[in-house]
Amino acid sequence: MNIKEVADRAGLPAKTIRYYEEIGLIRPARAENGYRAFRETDLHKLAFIGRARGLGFTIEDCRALLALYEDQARASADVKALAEAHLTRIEAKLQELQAMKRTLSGLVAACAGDGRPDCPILTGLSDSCCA
Amino acid sequence: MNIKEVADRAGLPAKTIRYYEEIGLIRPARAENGYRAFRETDLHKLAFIGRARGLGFTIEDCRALLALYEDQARASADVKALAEAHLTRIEAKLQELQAMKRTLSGLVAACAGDGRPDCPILTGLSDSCCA
DNA sequence: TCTAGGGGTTCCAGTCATGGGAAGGTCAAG
DNA sequence: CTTGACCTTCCCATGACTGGAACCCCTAGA
Repeated sequence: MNIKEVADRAGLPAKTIRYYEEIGLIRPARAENGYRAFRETDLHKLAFIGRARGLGFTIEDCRALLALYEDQARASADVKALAEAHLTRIEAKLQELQAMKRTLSGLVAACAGDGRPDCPILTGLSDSCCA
Repeated sequence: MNIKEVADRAGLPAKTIRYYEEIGLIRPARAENGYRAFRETDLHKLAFIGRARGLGFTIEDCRALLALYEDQARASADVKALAEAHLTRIEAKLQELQAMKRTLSGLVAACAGDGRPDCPILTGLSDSCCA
């Protein structure tokens, strides 16, 4: 398989796949003409990485998850720990975004949004009101 | 005021303040010794930017907001439009994170997290289950 | 046989909003 | 006079790509 086919089937840009090789996430073989020669296992790994990235795992998380995936003697506790740590990060980010949303929608609701210059959004940003 | 005092009072790292000057968000005067000489208005602007950043506005948003803030003839509609666009981005990000959280907590809940290798998290990432 | 096109390859630079650290100038206190 | 806390500029690194240039390879059609 050439890179384009893998890209289409894994749902990742070819550029991203080259990058993943560069940082050692995958090691596709090479054909005689220098083209990358992907096997099914490479495709499988890339799809795995793609899904992990889709769940917000970092590249380093993906590296660790792949290593666990390939380690037949893994303990599921190790995987779970990784996932729970990530879940905690997601929840923190959610809290942060929800706080932003609350503050910002309060300001937006207070703003007339007409042709006049008076604007609670700007005064809100100007005074120290937003924790 | 030197940069350290402004940094402390605005709640921003000195490095960040230098960067804001570099990209033209602020233009502090200079003392004879080459030190930046901040005025109250600079501090005020920096605090404004800091709060806007805290609400997740990009630097370019901040530039636009500052321009509106300083434009006495602005229309509050322009400010509101900026804020609403940002609110939409926040909501999209919230949706995305919530979807991640749902999928991931489902996987985590299904995982025993013991010493055995069987792990629904890994099989979940391996099969195409996670939209 | 030539040529066009659609692959592929490497390498370099840019993104966003900083952060880290080096090398050196300035200033107030002891 | 020295110490230590400031200040300055400059360059490099982050994460996870993305874009583009310059070049090679392969197949199909005129």
